[in-house]
Amino acid sequence: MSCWLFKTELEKFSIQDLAKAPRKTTYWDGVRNYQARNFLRDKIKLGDQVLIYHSNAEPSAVVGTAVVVREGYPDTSAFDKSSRYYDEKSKQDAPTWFMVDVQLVEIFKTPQPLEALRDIPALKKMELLRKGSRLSVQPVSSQEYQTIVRLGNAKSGKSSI
DNA sequence: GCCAACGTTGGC
DNA sequence: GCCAACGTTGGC
Repeated sequence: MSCWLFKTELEKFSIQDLAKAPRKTTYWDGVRNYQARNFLRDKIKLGDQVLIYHSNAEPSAVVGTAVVVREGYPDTSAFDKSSRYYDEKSKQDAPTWFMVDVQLVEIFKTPQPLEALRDIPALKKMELLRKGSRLSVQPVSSQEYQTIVRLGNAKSGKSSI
C-alpha cells in the first residue's frame, strides 16, 4: 500500500467536483509528464491512498483524500482531438499517457495550506515542499500522509502535533 | 548528445 | 500578471 499526492488546478477540477461525481469517482486524466506517467502506469495500485491538492488556489492546499479504485490504463483524452489534452503522438495501440480512477474518501475539515505545511518538521523532506517542485503526481511517505490527514481532520490546523 | 530556445507550472 | 524553475524540443 502506497501513498501519493495528486495536484489539480482548482478552477479545472476541484475536490468539490469529485464529491459531486457519480459514485464520487473520476478518472485522473490530463497528466502529461513522463515521471508522473510512470507512477500512474507502473506504481499506483488498487487501494493506494491519495492526498488531493489544489494548486492555483487561495490558498493552495491539501484539501482531502481519495483512494485508487482502478489501476493505470490508457488516458483516452490523448486520443480525442477536441480535448485540451489531445496528443497526436499517443496512439491507441501504443498509448503514451495513462490515468487511474480515484474515489473520494473525505474532504478535510481543515484544509492544509502549503505555507502551514512548510512549518511542520515531519514534512521537511516532502516532495511538494521542495523548491521548484512541479510534479503533479508524486509519492508521499506513509508518515507524511498520516501527518497531513491528522491535521486535516483536526478542528484547527496545528494543535494536534 | 549538447544546449539554447521555448512552453508550462504554479507560487506569489 | 509576473516570473523562477523546470521539462521538452530541435538544430547542430
